[in-house]
Amino acid sequence: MKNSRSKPVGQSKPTPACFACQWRDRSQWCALEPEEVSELSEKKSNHFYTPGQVVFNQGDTFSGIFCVSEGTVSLRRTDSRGNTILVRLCHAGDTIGYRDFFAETEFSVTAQAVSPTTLCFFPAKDFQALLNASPALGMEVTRRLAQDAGQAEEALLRSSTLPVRVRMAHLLLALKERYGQGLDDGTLRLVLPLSRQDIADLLGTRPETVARVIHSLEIDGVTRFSGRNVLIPDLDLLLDEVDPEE
Amino acid sequence: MKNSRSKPVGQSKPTPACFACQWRDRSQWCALEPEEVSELSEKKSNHFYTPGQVVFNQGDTFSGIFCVSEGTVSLRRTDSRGNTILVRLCHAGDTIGYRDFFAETEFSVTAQAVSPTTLCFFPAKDFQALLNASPALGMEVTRRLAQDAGQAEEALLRSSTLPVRVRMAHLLLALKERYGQGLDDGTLRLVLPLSRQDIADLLGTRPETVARVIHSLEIDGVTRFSGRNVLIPDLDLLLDEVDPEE
DNA sequence: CGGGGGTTTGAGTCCGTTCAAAATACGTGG
DNA sequence: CCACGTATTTTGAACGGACTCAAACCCCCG
Repeated sequence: MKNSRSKPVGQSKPTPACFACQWRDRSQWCALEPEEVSELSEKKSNHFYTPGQVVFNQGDTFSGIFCVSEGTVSLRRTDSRGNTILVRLCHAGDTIGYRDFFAETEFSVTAQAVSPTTLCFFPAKDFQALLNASPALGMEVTRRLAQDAGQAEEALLRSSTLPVRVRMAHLLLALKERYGQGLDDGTLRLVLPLSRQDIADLLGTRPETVARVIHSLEIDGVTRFSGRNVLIPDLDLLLDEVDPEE
Repeated sequence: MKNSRSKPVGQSKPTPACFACQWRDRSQWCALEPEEVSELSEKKSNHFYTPGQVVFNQGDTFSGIFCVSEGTVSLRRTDSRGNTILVRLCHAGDTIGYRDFFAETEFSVTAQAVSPTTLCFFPAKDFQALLNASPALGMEVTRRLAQDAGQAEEALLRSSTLPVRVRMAHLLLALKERYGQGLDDGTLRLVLPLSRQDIADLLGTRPETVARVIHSLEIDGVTRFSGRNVLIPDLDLLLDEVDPEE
């Protein structure tokens, strides 16, 4: 699994400038001054990945950080027994790898494109330089790190106390933010970027159980699945799954 | 549960100087220059807590960070349904609360003394000032934050894939670092700082299950429990629980 | 039209939970 | 120091959610 490429895999692409990136003000780069943004732009490279393609593997030596420019990337963690969980989904605007940068470890997860994806790669040493130059960036990154840690704890709490069905409801509510769209008649529609196996990994369960839970949600009229399309006729029903009215 | 005391509860104590603290070089404060350490010393206050006493509650407004000077503190997180997990145990040298400082939230956990405990309290604004003055401190804190986040993910992976017995073995191995002592005949002895209920919370299970798991470990000769005393005749047996030889 | 992957369904099992009761440890006041 | 009441821990029996293994199904693509 060791790998010390200094350049990412994935097909290279022409490089649009960072200042034109529509996601910049949502990312940690919002802390940068204009001239620092062009510094960023110069040092990064763009790369394209097809669904399923691996960006880097858990255990690879750390090379730099990645920004999602387009698409979705999954972060998976595997233990010595081969158990695996899907730690997180990263969407346009998210940055991958700064945790490992600071922890000074190899990559602690495997990153894999879920949909056709474009990433910006920023080498570790250039990131370090930028960090030295901009305390504001450091602060911003630290803030995000702190939030991530908090979210990881929440996930732990959920997964160790809530049944799969409720966790599924949580997941749908989270995905709705990114992949949902309201329909005319008030029903909500979302197109999942995930396979059932992915969902199972994310919920800490098996595909069979996911299928059964979906079935049970259908029976109760909370959702209507067909493949990766989900219809949610009444959002309140889904919210009740998460927080049953007392 | 709201609470906006600016001073911690817990009986005040005379204040030993930070430069004399034997834990300083293990903590993030190792990044500070001598004159900054005395700054630290001036601004902090000491407080004593009896077992079970709450240092702060989840949801209290953030007031500052705490260093464990002596004893053990548990960090618990509770969800809206009243489920609770023990997120972490903090020992002498550990710092509590910097995650919430950066995430700019209220306290995200409840901190409670597990044994008789002395804490140093450092108000948020003074920490901020110190942080502004010392980039090295910022870097060090960020590093620890990144490591914490990684550990939270590992915990998640373990708790969602490994059976309680293996998680128990993990816990014992972790506690041995702090609470273990080798005996003449090579057996290892540890005195747990935890009740069965605490262990259950930490493993994400129930006290009854903990009792049964302990029983099963006894039967297999891996451990010998009597109350909070544990004897481990052969460490290898415990290691095999975690990583069964292939 | 015939694979082949992912998905669903089914049946049986196991681990951990729940509820309840018994046993043990613990602290307090006599 | 002992007796008592309370809290914690252990044990037991029954239940249940999720897992495993296996087969059927479906859909997409060649």
